Amino acid sequence: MSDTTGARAVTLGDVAARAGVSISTASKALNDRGDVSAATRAKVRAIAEELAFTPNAMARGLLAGRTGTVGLLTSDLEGRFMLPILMGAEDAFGAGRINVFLCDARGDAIREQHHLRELLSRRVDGIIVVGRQTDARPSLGQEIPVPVVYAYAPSDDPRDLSLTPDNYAGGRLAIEHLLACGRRRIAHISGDPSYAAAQDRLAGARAALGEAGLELVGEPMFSEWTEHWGRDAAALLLQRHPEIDAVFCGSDQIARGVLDSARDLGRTVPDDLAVIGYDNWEVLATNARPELTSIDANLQQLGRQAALRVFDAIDGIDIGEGAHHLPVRLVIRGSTIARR
Amino acid sequence: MSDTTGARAVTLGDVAARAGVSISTASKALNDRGDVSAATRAKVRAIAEELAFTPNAMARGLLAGRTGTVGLLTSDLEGRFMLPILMGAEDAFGAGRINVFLCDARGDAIREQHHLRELLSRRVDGIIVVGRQTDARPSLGQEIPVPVVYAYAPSDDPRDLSLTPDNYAGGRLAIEHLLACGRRRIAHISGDPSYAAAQDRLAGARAALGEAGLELVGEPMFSEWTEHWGRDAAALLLQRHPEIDAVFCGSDQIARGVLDSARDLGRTVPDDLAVIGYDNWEVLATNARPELTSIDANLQQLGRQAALRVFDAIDGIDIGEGAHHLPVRLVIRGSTIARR
DNA sequence: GAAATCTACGAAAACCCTTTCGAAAAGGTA
DNA sequence: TACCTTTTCGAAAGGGTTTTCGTAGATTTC
Repeated sequence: MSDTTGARAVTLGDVAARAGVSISTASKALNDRGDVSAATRAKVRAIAEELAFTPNAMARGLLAGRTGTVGLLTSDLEGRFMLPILMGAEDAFGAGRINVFLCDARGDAIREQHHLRELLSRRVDGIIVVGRQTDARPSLGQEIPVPVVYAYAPSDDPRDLSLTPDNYAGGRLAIEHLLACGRRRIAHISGDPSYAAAQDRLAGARAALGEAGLELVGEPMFSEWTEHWGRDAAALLLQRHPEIDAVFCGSDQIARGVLDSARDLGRTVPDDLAVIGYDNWEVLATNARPELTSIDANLQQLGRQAALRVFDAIDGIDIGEGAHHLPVRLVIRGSTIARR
Repeated sequence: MSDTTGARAVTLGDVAARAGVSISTASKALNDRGDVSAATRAKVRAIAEELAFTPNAMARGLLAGRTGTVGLLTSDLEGRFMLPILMGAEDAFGAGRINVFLCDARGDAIREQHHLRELLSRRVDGIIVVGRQTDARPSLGQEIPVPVVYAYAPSDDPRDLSLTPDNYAGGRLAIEHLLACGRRRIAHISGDPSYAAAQDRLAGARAALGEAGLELVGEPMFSEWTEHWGRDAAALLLQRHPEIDAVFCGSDQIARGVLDSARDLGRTVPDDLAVIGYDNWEVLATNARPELTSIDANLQQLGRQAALRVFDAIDGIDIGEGAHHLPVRLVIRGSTIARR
């Protein structure tokens, strides 16, 4: 550990004294403000450098009324979706010289309230609330004195601004790709049907099929977002409906399970059976045999967008309201198109 | 979005004025300090509640000389290891009413310096530096005016305090478990040999084997930490050394690949071949066929410990120095012991 | 030489809170 | 009534910075 215990941090006053000028002159010299002679400026600069002076952001924020900080309030750090969103947001904020307070409510409403109070107490300039599912979540309310943007999980209050991936479009995209690959007998295996994500993707898929005058083969199969379920479901599906030529999976994990079962049952992918996943979880998708075509929700971009909205709001720009559905992206790999 | 634009945050002065008392009295009433009559206290409390007053943490910190914040400086948010460490640290700090600044250097030393300056400017009370590998990383230096703890990646300066998982013990643990399962002909497939983690685990494994009078079968195989490599390596290995009865894998991803190839080649796990992974990445381990025995580095615990050390240092307790190797844990699943 | 114009700097207020210390008011005792 | 004790409250300082405004000195202009 590094510690200069008891060593009070060096203040602007220290610099000024050492340079033989007043505090205000020192401040102006360091901030290129007001009238300071070049000689004085250089001298102050040199001393500040020598003493490793860093201005106290708190004192600064106290005056400015702005802290240059934002709160990132996550409902649950665990899980695959938080990290990219976090990265996108942190990246965008970092570029704007804003620091991020990370708060994890761990799925607990009480803890969320607690963290919210702390963030407000720290006078953050804005807040991003990141939920763990795309289902609507309770709004923090309209009484919050700073701008709030909801990411991934939209707020249930339409007056809030929410950014969430467009699962409906993702479902469409997946099916349209399978159709473009010449598939006509498509089944759907997904996860927990209580997730809005599951329902939205299914709805998008059905819409795309309907436009082509088709329907899903069999009923969509719901259970868990796991590889195990993907395996079990695929085994069942291929037994009941051996005629299918494609499976649209609700997640890459499920798709991995489907690939596994298909191989066990002697089906070759993609020739005999095309498989498309969802989430584009690279570790899973690129290590599958064959590599897995998937839908990418552009989560890092989503986090970035949320940050930019907060920026705008801080600058007094009206950022609008309502739930915005951000575009998703098809990533084509070998599980739907034979490798050249 | 929620925004009361232009609405200045309510200050203690506002509360005091509304309650008809002085600022100092209001402060004392809210903080249970000094002598305030019960009636006054109740009145101030009520008004504060009504106005949704939250004390300005900056102004408070300015006085106290402590901000109640720490910096979490990660070298790279991506990857599987950051999140649990983050969670552990955030959790421990949250319990201590400390807020966390999250900074992601994205593997860039310049950006790291930049973030470090910002953290110091914000007068954080301490810093945790989280690296992405267990290889030693450059120290931030001894000149930093707040305590620093290095997590996962140890500092290259022995005067710093570093907490890192005990990969050597992990290697031992894996082999000892395989030996306890009656295996004697054990091979090793790992990832990038330039990683200290790979070398340390191997060294631990060899030590445990040596104590049993055994050696690895064949040379340890190094390449990438991927499922693909696990598959390729296993195929090669089982062809060259069909006599092996166990494989110690450097990661769960590799182990998944090994399981895959073993199945393809008609080997049954665990009867015919035991497989043990590393990292205990639950999503991979519990969805494997059979489920994967693995070594868990207790990363959440590591993050937690790092936070506790920072706490101690803030409280003026000497937290010591040097690299501390934290214990790892064996998680037994079906890939080494047949299910009952 | 006096007045006007610049230039460079410093004093002080403001930001919001906590804490110390002194003062006033209320109550009790001789 | 005079004095003492206890209780309750407020004034003010302090923390580090930015910013406004005033002033002293230097320089120019007539």
